Amino acid sequence: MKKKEILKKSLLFNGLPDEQLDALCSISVSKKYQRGQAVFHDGEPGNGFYMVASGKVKIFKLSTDGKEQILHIFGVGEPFGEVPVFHGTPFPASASTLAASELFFFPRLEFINLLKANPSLALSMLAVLSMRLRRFTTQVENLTLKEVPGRLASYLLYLIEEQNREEEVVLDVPKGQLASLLGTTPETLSRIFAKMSEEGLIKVAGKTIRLLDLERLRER
Amino acid sequence: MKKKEILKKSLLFNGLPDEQLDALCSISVSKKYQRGQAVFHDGEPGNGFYMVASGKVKIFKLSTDGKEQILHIFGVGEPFGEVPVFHGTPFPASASTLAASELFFFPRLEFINLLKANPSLALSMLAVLSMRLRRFTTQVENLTLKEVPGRLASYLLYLIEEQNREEEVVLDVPKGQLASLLGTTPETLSRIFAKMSEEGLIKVAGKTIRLLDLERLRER
DNA sequence: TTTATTTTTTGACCTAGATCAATTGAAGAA
DNA sequence: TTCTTCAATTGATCTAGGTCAAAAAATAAA
Repeated sequence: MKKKEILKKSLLFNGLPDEQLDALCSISVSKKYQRGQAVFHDGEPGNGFYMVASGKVKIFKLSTDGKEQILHIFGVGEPFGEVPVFHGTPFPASASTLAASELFFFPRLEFINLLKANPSLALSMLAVLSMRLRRFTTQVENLTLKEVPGRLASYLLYLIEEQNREEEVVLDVPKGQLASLLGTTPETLSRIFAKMSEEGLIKVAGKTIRLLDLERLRER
Repeated sequence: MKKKEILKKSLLFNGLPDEQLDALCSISVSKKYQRGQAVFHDGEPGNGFYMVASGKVKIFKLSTDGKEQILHIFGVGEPFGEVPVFHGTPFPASASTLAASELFFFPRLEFINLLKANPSLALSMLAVLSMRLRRFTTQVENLTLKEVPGRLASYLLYLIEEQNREEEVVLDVPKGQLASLLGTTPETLSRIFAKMSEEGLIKVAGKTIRLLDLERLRER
């Protein structure tokens, strides 16, 4: 697909006038990444942000003893890595691809110039960051106020929404990564999948999960 | 202190030209709150954001069974409650005062008009939201990759930085609230204070805490 | 000061879930 | 197909920290 098409479809740039899209096209650079490749590292300075053109990217924190917490997984059309652009500080987390991916890179200065000239672009960016804040809010809520089964339940319900499905979702990450996203271990997650299956809440078949009882999932 | 002075000192509005400060003054409204009063509730629609003029405000989530997780505590000059302004969705969390407070309220439409006319204001707001994202990042990191003693240690180190002290900090919240901020219970927090004292890491005297061994605190 | 109310601390106990270790299963390479 | 390798499951055990209950401090009110 053409670059302009992708930008146009993204939540961030959707609705912008044609000439602004062209400007965005011309300042951004496409980069290709293999599966599992690092995009940037926690603590590195950043001089621009990225948008997923194809593939999937995880943003994560590593503890000193090597444990990983995934903060978010970004798919096509989603921008990431903006913090250094607007706040000037280094990347607060690391990013690497979960699949072979193409990313668009928007250099800081050029983008800020566009922003200055186009208030509506600034407002879109504010909207994107606000949505991000909201997500963090619910992530903290899930991590601290719910136990693991509840977190899994909300993730499955989130997927069903995101994938516009009625009762079946397809995991977008290997189960090990899902554990890291939910703040638990693969072992625990596996047990919980088993228990929820026994209880008739879900039916697991590889990466496909059928949600049998939305009602009870919701009250987790 | 005069309103304009407070706005001028805030990180968000600091550095703006005089006439913009005047405009901000004229669109914002001052509201007074008693200690413990609710400012807004999780899920409510919002038609503007706030800035602390005096006092202190906590942003928090409540679980269905009444447990509280504090997301952040805002002091003088800090804006909060912006998500609905830029993303249009309801407040993602609740806010109430931790002390008698005065808040400035900035109505959505008027503020957005100012933004549109002043790119630098938009950039400041982007910087503020980016900083907020960074904070959430470290909060998730602390909650999931560190255990409670480690979280307390980073909070104390954060305070010593914030308060520009060498070795003594003053807790800005009652201990019960601190527990909720660190994602634990008052009982556990109390035990950890005791243990860290025994170990010679800190010396607790009411709300004043002397950090005896920054080195070892850091490696928690 | 004395009393009442809230906050903090301490003790005893319990559970969610992490860790360690071993097995099974699945997916890609030869 | 058969190896090889990595991911997922299952079992057994351990522990951080939550819960419940009571005592002790600290604050506020009278």
